[in-house]
Amino acid sequence: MRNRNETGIRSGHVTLQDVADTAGVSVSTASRALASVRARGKNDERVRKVAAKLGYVPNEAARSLRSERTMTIGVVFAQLNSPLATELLDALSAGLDEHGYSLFVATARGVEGRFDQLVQRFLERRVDALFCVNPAGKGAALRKYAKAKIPVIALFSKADGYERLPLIGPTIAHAANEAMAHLRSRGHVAVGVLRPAGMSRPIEGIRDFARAAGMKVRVYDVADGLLDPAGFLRSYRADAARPTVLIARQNDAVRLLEAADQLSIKAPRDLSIIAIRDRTQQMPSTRLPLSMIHLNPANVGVEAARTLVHHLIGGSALPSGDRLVDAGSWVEGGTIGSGDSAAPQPTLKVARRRG
Amino acid sequence: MRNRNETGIRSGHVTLQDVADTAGVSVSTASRALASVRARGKNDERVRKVAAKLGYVPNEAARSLRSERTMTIGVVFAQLNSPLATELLDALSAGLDEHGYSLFVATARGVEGRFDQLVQRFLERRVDALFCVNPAGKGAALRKYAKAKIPVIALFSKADGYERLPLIGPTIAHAANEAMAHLRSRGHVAVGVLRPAGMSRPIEGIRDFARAAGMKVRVYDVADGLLDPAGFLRSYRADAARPTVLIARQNDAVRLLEAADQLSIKAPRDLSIIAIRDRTQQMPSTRLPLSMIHLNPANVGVEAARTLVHHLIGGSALPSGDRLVDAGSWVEGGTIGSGDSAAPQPTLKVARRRG
DNA sequence: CTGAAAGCGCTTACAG
DNA sequence: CTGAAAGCGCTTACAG
Repeated sequence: MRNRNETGIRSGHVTLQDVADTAGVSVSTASRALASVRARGKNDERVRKVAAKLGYVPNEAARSLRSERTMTIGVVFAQLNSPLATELLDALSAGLDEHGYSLFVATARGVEGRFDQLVQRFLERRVDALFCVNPAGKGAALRKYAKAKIPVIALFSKADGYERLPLIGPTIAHAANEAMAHLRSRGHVAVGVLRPAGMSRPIEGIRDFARAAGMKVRVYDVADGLLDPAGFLRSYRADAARPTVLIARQNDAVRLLEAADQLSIKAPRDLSIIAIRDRTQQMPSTRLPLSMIHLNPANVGVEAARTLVHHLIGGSALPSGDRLVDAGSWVEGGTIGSGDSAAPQPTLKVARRRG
Repeated sequence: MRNRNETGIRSGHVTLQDVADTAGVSVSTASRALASVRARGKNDERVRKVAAKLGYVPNEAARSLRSERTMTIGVVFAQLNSPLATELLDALSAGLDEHGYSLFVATARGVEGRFDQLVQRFLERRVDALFCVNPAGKGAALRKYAKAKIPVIALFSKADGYERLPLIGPTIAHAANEAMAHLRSRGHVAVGVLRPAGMSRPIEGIRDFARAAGMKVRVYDVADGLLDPAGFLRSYRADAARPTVLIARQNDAVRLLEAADQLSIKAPRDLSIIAIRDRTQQMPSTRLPLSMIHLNPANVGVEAARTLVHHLIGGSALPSGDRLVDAGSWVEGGTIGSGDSAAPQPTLKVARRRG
């Protein structure tokens, strides 16, 4: 037991008991006085004044032990240190704060098995719900969440043992359609998509959007996720049937642009490029502003917060399958030229002979 | 009371009582069996097996209610949505996770009075310690933290009612010295520092580092934090006694570079520029890679985590004053020319006459 | 409206 | 080593 000082208040925190004693009522009455939205009896008013004067701060841990809800939500990231992760967290945090929830945040930092551990740890914290951002691992603890009826939602993407979670993820459908419309208006009819190994979203999606927009699509697999831009451009140039536009994640797009410069391939005259700001890339600098499909995950955070709050407070059902939220925007930079003029460039004609 | 299913286990979580009952011991024994590092008696072994089989997950809230420590740490950000904030959080999170602490994260998002509110809220969560990142506001709740002996540490910077907190912040001393050495080796003897209103760190610091390195320093105040780059460059050019190098936060440096281009001032021939990656800027693109003092806040996070853990576990005293952690690196881009040749440029001579 | 009491799930002196 | 009991700070039926 802690020491009491001369006023009879324990040295650390003021408790409800202290407030009740000072106000001359029972703890039950004190509890109710503080809980009710507006004071009813005169006792209520007095209790509140005493609480304020003593600097009473309710103990959430004690409250939640009794009420079986902690007003706490866990967010586990596979990687936290990226702009996309931050923007998501920011939006999520704002949406949940508003309703009195506090966020536990943890990051696996790419360490094997760490994600699973953190999910388990948040179970011990008795979070009211859990968000898993790009989850991967065994997902063994998910059974316990299900058993305790604690909702778990995957964000962005999911893998391995987390595959069966409901997902709220980003889609760039709208922006992709804008981009395709723009390409068509410039006379392009075919695009090439550089797909790094293991990267399905959003690069994978762009292929389908392009096809749906009536474009011919050629997919180039980037082995091990590592692009050799000069090598790629050489064989690209040698290909008579090459598409006039290349779509690549931002990182690769930048390197293509640099390599093109070295090879005297002029963008956007000889080659048009669209970058996709995907989930892990910082913004590198280029001489020519990139035309870009910009992935902005804030919408995902907003939607995730709203969905969860509706479920937790309103009792609405959680989405059972995957839900895709519009999170793209089309930014015209300067790397898209005319599709008609791209083919007959002299530089490229030389290549055609060789191919 | 919740329903019990056929095995006698409550439907939600398995409790210690459940484990004890199944193992045929008292809760006290069960508690001790699970708490001790290695099993001693044979009872201990059995309890552990039962706990594992039932999927027992200890309730941290209940534990902390008894033990008066929550193994929880609060982090309140003035702004979370910036690369610097993320890098800090990432490092902080890693350093504290390791010791079993979970992080509550919240952000004020620049809303008036919000920071104070969040600090108060974490008091209700009974965090074992609190980090305030760039705190500003009344800081009224700090008295309660002090009374409850909960350590509070400011990170990066502090203001207003948070002024008296101990601070762990970044210093770019090392990088600044490297930069100055480089400037001197290129023949520069004077630098100009563009100081936005209200921005003290790290721009303010650079002035002192430059002076300490024997440079002549000229400070330009940027009114309202908004730079008119073309206007600035015109009067700069007209000044016969102008320094040959300008140091500005990254954002301003980029705009200076663009404006210089318009005015036919060639960098680095006519003007050398150093950018400082300060706390709020994203990385914009420029044609010429910026020479830069890069602020990397991860070290601050690592140091903050270490300091706090030493205090919480080791019992060491918290730093009473401010502690500055080396967090800069010098990156030579391409915007520094020769100091000797900069002065006699024809373009600038014309300006000199007018000045 | 009020108070006494039970209980949330744990830990920890206290006896045996 | 073990168990019964008290207690952490709350909330919430239950009587009055």
